[in-house]
Amino acid sequence: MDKVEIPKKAIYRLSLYQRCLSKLHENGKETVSSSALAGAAGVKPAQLRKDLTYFGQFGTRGLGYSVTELRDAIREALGREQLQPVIMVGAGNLGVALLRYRGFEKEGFEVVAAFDAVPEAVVSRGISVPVYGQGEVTRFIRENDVRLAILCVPGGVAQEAANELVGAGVQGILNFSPTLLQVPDAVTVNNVDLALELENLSYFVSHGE
Amino acid sequence: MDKVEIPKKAIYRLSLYQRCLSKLHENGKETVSSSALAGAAGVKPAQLRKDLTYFGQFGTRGLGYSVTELRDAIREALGREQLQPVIMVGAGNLGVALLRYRGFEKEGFEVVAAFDAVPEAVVSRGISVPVYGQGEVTRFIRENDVRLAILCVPGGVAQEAANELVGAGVQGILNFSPTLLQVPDAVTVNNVDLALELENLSYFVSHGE
DNA sequence: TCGTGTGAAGACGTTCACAGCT
DNA sequence: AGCTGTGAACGTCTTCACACGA
Repeated sequence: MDKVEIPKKAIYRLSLYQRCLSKLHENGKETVSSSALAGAAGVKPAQLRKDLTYFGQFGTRGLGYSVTELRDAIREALGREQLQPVIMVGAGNLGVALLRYRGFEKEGFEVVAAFDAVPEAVVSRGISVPVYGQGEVTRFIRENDVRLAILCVPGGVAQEAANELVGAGVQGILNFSPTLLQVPDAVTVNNVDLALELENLSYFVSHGE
Repeated sequence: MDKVEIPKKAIYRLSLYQRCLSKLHENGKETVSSSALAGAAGVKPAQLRKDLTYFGQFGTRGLGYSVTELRDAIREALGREQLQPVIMVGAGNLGVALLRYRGFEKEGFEVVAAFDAVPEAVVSRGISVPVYGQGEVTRFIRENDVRLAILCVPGGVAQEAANELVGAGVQGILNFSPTLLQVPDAVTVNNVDLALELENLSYFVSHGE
């Protein structure tokens, strides 16, 4: 639908910029130059400016950017204006861990429910969100208009679980299982493969001088 | 040192291929074609073949690749021939979660110890690896020749912790804190930013048709 | 004939360098 | 004068297409 395709990496960086802008705002800064913001985000100034042009013009030549304006503009561009409900599918070790880790909430997401094949085993683990049986996923997604899911089930059942999510209307899956998920084009999958990241590190450790 | 630079992404894919090869091996397959293996890994055949050429020639024209030979060749290329010791730095919710989650061990890594500012609070959490105070990190790294660390401390102290790791000789850091780590060129940092991944998904969910 | 290995072409993303606003 | 916005140049990675060996 877009005339000019926006690089996927640019979207990642936009989130990063937003985080930096929030920090600047907390520190009382009102304006910031592309080079200052880029420095904070670990990118080159030209890249930051280019990334922003994909969404519009936000700066004032000779001056820089208004911290709050740019932050809000990026928030809008990312579609993060209202709180997004997220569900956790699979509440084993990793799933429960992520539920306890509140990193998501800090950035404006609310994990509203968790699902597991054996919910009874999870309840006792001191989590604050309700835990339901796997069979209730579809109903819950439909009733609560959930579009984002975090998938933490074992690799063997990941595809099956993903099918269920997609069928119920989920449009984005954050996949922690080491499985290549097959989903329709309209659904986005972001894979976080922890073992792969470690293996990758291992290569650079062995081959660095 | 290399004449031809190997794309960082190719290294990631190599780990992926290796995982697929292990699965094929379990299923009793002895040979595999580039298109079959590429399909399993979710890439195009030409890309797989190109990736392999960075490290040598492993196939037989007209036939394909020997599953075990290719697997071993990739393992060697990745420097994964012997078990790598890894330490966990920061044993809060996320750190403990990752310790419980045995995904790393499955791929041949051994988490040998964990470190936390308040180790006493962690011991009770039913983890099998020893937990030491943060002050012992340097000694441990030196004595055990540790080169890989998983960093799960809060963002505010991440840089400080990283400095300590690097100073003691760590060469690769898997960083889960939402902080841009400043390290020497010889050290590799892989960032896993969970909130960023969710935000990224959010964009595609809002903008998909 | 089949499937690998690979130079060449193409697509994509980044960086430069400067025009143009304030 | 200062800093953004951006076309053009550059570099990197991916894909093509075909030569070559089994």
